[in-house]
Amino acid sequence: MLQFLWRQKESKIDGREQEKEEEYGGGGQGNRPSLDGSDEDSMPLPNPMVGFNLPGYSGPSVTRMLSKLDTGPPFFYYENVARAPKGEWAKISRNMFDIQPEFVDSLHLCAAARKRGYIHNLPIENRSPLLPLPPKTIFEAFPHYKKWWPSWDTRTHLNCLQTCVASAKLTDRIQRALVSSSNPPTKSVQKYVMDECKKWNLVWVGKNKVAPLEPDEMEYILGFPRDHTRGVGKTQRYKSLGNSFQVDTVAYHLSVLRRMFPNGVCVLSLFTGIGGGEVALHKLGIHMRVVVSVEIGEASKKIFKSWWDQTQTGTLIEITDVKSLTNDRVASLISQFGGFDLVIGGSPCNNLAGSNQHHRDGLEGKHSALFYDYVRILNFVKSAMGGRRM
DNA sequence: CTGACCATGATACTGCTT
DNA sequence: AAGCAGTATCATGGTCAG
Repeated sequence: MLQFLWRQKESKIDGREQEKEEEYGGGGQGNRPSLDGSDEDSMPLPNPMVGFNLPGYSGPSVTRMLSKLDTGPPFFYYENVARAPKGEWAKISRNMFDIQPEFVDSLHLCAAARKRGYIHNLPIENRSPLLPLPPKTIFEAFPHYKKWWPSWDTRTHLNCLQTCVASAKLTDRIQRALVSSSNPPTKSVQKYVMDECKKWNLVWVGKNKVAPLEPDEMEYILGFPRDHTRGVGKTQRYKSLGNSFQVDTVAYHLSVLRRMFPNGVCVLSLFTGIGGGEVALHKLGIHMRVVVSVEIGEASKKIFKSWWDQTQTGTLIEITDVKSLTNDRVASLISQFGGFDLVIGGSPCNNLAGSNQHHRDGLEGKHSALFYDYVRILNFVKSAMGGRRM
């Protein structure tokens, strides 16, 4: 069985020294519950949520060893929301060779929070970030908002960019509350306004006037090229951006591929969305010889195809439904292209995400259960490529 | 207790065709 | 005017971790 052990050496985070030593899964069985069995499947989220390491800090803060069985080919990179219901990440990990997820909050790399878990078998040494580094605070990203930003709004980072934005009625209510209040507003008005601003990620765009981010501002924060999602309806833009990767974060993890694949990569991209992974590879200067992209959303497909045609020269194969990517079809793609170097994607989070009030039924939920297709396909690719070496 | 969160479903609206 | 389809807008709260 695979073991793995990673150790947090002393690392400098936010200027202060941390000394921690942690062991996960020592003893050869991944994540065991505690001995009395009461603590089933607990997988605590790290605080601060900095993953195995971050750009700008010297040396890896964590070393890990993967079993030979779990190293590529292919490399794979899986993503989902960090704050899934209890036990779900343990379940995900069990289905992915018991590899420990790397939990990262993208607020350490950009101006908005994005707490995500990544399970991958990439090396974690010698990563390099995309340059230039993205703006790290709200004011660095949007200096012009300083003008209207009240001193009692102490936010430096936005919360997670989601798929829905605040209504005009809500921002009106906030404006009315502020206009009819003293200056500065009373504590209770301040609290009301701040609660809504944090909940809806509002920014100050005028006197007493807050508004949600525009889609192009989200593109900017998330590391996409300007107008990447332009050409579909505004709601669709919000939706697809809310569902996407933070490009700099993913690129940092994928950066180790550059030296390993100087002639480019052949990618199997599951749940491609608007192509966050591909944009990351492109920005890293990693040529994509082939991308087999699986994506069901019409708007996302349109956005991704348009970006591909503008920027790429490799082969793009588009598949709509992951269910139609049968093992036979994967086998034929593998023989056609000589195997995949990277399998990448984040499966639907709908039934895991905290913001889903209605159907947060975990991995077995209607949409999130597609995770098991990711597992099926990954396992098939692994076995079909077994024995192959780069 | 506080506060964050890759959302969903009902309804209103818009543009278009008969 | 009525029907249709696609899109936009709005209100809605529970689970989780700290």
